[in-house]
Amino acid sequence: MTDTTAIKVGETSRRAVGRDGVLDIAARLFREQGYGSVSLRKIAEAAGIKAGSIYYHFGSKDEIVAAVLDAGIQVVHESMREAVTALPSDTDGETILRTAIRAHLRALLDVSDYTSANVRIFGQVPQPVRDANLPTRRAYEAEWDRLLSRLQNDGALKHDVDIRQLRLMLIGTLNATLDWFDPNRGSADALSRTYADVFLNGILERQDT
Amino acid sequence: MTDTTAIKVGETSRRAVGRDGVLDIAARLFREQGYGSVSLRKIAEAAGIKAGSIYYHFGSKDEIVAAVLDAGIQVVHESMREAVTALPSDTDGETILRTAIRAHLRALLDVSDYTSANVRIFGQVPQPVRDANLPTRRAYEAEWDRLLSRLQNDGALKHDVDIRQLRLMLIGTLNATLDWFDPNRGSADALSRTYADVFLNGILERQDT
DNA sequence: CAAAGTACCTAACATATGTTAGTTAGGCAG
DNA sequence: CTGCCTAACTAACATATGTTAGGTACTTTG
Repeated sequence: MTDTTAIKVGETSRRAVGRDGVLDIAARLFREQGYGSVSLRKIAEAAGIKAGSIYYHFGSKDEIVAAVLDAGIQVVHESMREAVTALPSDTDGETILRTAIRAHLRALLDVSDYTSANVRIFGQVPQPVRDANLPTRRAYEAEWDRLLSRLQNDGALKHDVDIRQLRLMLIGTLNATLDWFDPNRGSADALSRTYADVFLNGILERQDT
Repeated sequence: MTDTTAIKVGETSRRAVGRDGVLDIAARLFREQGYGSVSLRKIAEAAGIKAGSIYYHFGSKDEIVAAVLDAGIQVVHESMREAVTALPSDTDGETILRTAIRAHLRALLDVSDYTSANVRIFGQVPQPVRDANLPTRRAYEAEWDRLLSRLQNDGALKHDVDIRQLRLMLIGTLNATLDWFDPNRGSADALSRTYADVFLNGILERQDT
């Protein structure tokens, strides 16, 4: 539980939102409206506090954004790693890749405002903030590269595909979903199956059927 | 040629940039820095004029952005349509799709600041501006849907792939390239080949080889 | 050559924004 | 009860930004 101490002001009793509360709201607003449209006053209003109060928890707006960005990658990174680790050790390559794709898409579309906010606003934040997020990103990318390389060495993937290129294409495709996905029209799981089908087998009609 | 009338101010003679010149520079800045970071004063400075002068050509900042967005789609739309139309009438489905992919990627990465600016900033602009760009977008999307449907009806593509879904996935994948592509590390054409290979045949090692 | 038009400039205004300084109030350890 | 910590609040400042009004200079047209 977050340590939310109750505070009485005047007659009504307010609940302290605290650092985590502010961060949650910031992540949601960033995901919904992008970086530039979300001012500290908007975040404060949504959190039920005043703009200046944010500076009790954070040193600057950039610090908030940086925290959101880092958390966003960490969530999807752990989701993906745990989903793959939880598989039986004799799982075939195709299933492993499908599992990783599904985990990434779930974090992005279902689970985390932080992950979706990261994907949405990374290209909009000032460069110092972007740079600060890079190490965390690289760690997640390395996780994918290890996974894909393992599958390729095991003979599951074609040997002539470039791992880095494939990873960029994969994550790029998954993340692009955020621009159009409507939870009322489909589920992350169904979509991840479609994606995996295309990536694994292609869309070309085969002669050998 | 653009109708650039020469203007003498003081001793040095300046070249009038005009509406098109301002638009070109705006597109480039939007592509490089995103929507929020590009002020009218930045555009003006890059164009060699003063901020207020922009209002001789445009009624508002939104009008500039809207013009950039529309032009961006129109360029890639015409590129793609013409590239496909230029093919011999007996061209096979695979080649047609490869051609369309290459045309889109060229417009995005090589040719047009307008197209890349559109992809980059569409998610950042105020909603009225986004809405104004929607008809142009829908026309381009319809072009893709027609193309893909034709290929599917001709038996080139699997019958169980949803055209809308495939189009979203395809364009999403291509556009995501903008986030990481480095022209010094690869060409749009080479990349379009890689993309097409994956989309057409998948990455799974086949048993029948 | 005068008039009209084009493409700019200067200066200012209102607003929004990130940020800071100083203040207030409840909870709790001594 | 006192004093400290936490978590807020109020008010203000400097800056950046979109925008407007009125003026200037060069070009083209009648």
